[in-house]
This record gives sequence, C-alpha cells and structure tokens, in this order.
Amino acid sequence: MTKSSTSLPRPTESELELLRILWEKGPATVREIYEALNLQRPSGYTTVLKMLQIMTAKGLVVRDEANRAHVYRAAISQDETQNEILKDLSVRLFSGSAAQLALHALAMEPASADELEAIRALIDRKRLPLEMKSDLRGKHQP
Amino acid sequence: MTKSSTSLPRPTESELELLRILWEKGPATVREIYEALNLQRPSGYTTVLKMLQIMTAKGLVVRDEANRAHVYRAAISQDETQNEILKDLSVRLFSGSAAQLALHALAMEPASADELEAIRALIDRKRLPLEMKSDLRGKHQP
DNA sequence: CATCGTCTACGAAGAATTTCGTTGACAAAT
DNA sequence: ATTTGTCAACGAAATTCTTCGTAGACGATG
Repeated sequence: MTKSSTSLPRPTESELELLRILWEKGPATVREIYEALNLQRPSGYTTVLKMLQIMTAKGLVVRDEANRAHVYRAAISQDETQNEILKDLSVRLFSGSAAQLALHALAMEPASADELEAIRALIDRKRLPLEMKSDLRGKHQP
Repeated sequence: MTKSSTSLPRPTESELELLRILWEKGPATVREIYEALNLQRPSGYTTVLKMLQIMTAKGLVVRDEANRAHVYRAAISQDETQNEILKDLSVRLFSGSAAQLALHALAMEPASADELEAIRALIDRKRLPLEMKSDLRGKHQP
C-alpha cells in the first residue's frame, strides 16, 4: 500500500536511526544498513529488515526491487525532517517560538566561531526581509 | 516507590503536554489540568488523572495530598527539560551540533526583532568567552 | 540436482504508551 | 440519613513501537 498525498508520519526514534544512516551513506541494502547500525548498537538483521519494510509502507523510505537485495533510500531529506521535527518541538516545548528554541540551543553548548558567525549572518539577513517577505507566490505548472 | 538519585526518564509526548500546562499554570489539581488540556485537544478526566499518577511514579511530577483534590506540580523545570531534549535531539538529528540545530530553527521561522536581538546579544556574549576558552587550552591567565 | 548461504516476507510476541470504564471513598446538599 | 457530585485508585483494553523466529524464494557452488 502506497501513501500518496497526505504528509508523511513523523519518524519514530529507531526509524530516525535508520534514516540517519541512509542520509549518510546514501541508498543501501538491508545488510549494509544493518552493519552500519551495529556499529552504533546491537540489533538483529531481520529487525532492521522489518523496520525498513514498515518504513516503506509509511513512505519514509523507497525501495528499489530491481536486484535480489533490495536497495533502500530515504524518501525524506534530512533537511526537511530536521525542520519538521524542530517545528513540532518548538510548538510543544517552546510555545511555538523557534527563536526561543534557538536561543536555548545556543546557550546550551559552546559553538564554534564559524557557527556563531553563520548565525549572526542569518540574523542580519532576516532583519531586513521582515517587511518585504512576499514574493515567491509564482505559479509552477499550468 | 520514590526514585532518588538516577536521572529521571525522558517525558513522553503526552507527558510533555501535561508538563507544559503545569509550567504555565503552576501547581494544579487534576481537574484544572484536565480543563486546560481540553482547550488544546479532547481528553477524558480519568485519562489525565492516570497520566499524572504515572508521572508521579516516574518522578516527573510531585503530588501534594493534603487536600482531597491532590495538587500536582512539575518536578522538573521547563528549562532543564528543554535543555535535555534539545541535547538529545542535537545528537540524534544534528550529529551533536547544537549550533546547527539553532541555525535550522532560525532559518525555519520568522522571529521577532526582539528575539533576534536577544540571540545577537547571546552571540556577542559567547564570542568573548570563546577566546578565553582557547586560553584555557593554552593555559595563560589567572 | 542437492546443498548452502543470503535474501524477503510474514506473523507474532513483547514492551511502552495512551486511553478510559468502573469502583469505592468522601463530603456537601437535601 | 440519603442522595448527589467530585475525587483517587485500579485494572485493563487499545494502540503503537520494537524485536525477532520461522518459512520460503532464489542464486551460486560443487
């Protein structure tokens, strides 16, 4: 069964572990993922397989069945997923303020000078466009 | 059974909802929490009660049984919890970089000028100590 | 072709989470 | 004192998540 239009479910914690591996390695077979996972924690082969099947059903990964050993790849980007989860978290834990969340994250841990500079730059970029922020409402396809 | 020294378990999603209410309202009875929760989503009274009992067992909240209607309050601070969860998330989703996490959070959503200013201020405060930190490695000044 | 190793599929057990119905205690109102 | 309403306690169903055992398919090796 393939899910089509509605937005994908939020990955569970273990699903996230597998997705992280896929994001890092790119498309991979069950065995490859299984071995990568076992560098982090012990887990059975069929456990990984089953999870990937479930994730396929959920639409979190897609499967290439061309060869005997199916090849899985993430169906959602790391970027998108990060946004999704942060959004969720900002609502649930920070009353919807992503900025508060960011502030906390920054206060929590020492950041490198480079990272601080990147953030500063982002802020500078955000300060102006606050007013002129409606443009890309263009059509895409007739 | 009271848990003493070991760190408390991470709150589940629903538990977080209740904690959020407690953080906002302060100590409250089941009914008060129940009503607050139902402003956000439908839920039964005994459901909330049961959750609070479980959370009491876990040590996430503490209960004052002085009056007939017990009064619950959060046993963990919002601040601490936010840090805990963000830390966890930065590891699991951002390879341990809280700054990357912050960057993402900022890019995601428009922030108010005030918030941007607060973040800028935080960065400025962090920029100096960063140099002092490298001094620590070089072991320089008292 | 028989055997061996690797693969997917399936089902189901186990664990954690979420929900709520029912019960009995207790106090306020009648 | 009887009724009414609110409360905590308890158990258990329903749901979701996690894990893995077993079975059957398939190709390669001898």
